[in-house]
Amino acid sequence: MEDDLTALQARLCKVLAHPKRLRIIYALRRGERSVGELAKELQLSYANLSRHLHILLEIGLVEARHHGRYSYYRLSTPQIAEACDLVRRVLRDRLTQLGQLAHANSKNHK
Amino acid sequence: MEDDLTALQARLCKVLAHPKRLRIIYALRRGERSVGELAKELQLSYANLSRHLHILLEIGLVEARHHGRYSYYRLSTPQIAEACDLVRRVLRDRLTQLGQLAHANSKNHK
DNA sequence: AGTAATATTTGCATATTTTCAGAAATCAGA
DNA sequence: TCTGATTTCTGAAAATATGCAAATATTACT
Repeated sequence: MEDDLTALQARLCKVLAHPKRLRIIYALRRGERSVGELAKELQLSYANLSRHLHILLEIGLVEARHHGRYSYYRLSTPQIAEACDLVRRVLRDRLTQLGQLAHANSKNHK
Repeated sequence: MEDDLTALQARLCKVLAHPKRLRIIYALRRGERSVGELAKELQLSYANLSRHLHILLEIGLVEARHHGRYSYYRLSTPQIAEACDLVRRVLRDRLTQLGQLAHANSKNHK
């Protein structure tokens, strides 16, 4: 039971473990988009983007709405994006720390 | 620059995207452990566990301390574990909702 | 209606990555 | 040197990512 949850969590992380999909998520955060709009915004081919959207859809991270020949996608679980932000903040801090270290070192070595 | 961050975030998610590694993280959350202790606790082979610990080490999620012939590992970034919890909570909620739906359906169909 | 044009998805082939088991290599201590 | 703890290597199976072409689906045009 608890193991199922862990397996599911791992699957979700795997879905998040791709730069393009992360960019898709962050883009959708600013509102619903059609595939074409996303393709232009993120500079991805339709085929590739469509595949990634399907993967996000499968795990339930996004939802789709079809209207005419357009498909619109939106985030279904904003909380996951918040978790992403948490991670992102940690990484950003870590990077700036490293940057400051490098800066300090370059001063010492000059 | 922002893209580097996204790439890094994806790499981190990839590291988290494995049930065994998640279980390792949750175990270490309860305190530092030697490889042997972890192996017993999580029922993993030394070789496999060592590999996963190395992966976690590489990305900086855990830190190691060597004493005699033992290696002790501990979480280096508790905040990441918190992000994991956030995700986990969302999934747990989703699962119980599905469970209740299934339950309601079975009532309707009987 | 029939045809062209547009938006999106899917099939196929290929290259790359990940996981894991078992064997071998290290390394520290008795 | 012998033993126990841990790590690394090797090779094979499975999963992923992606480009291109083809298939769908829906609207627009004549």
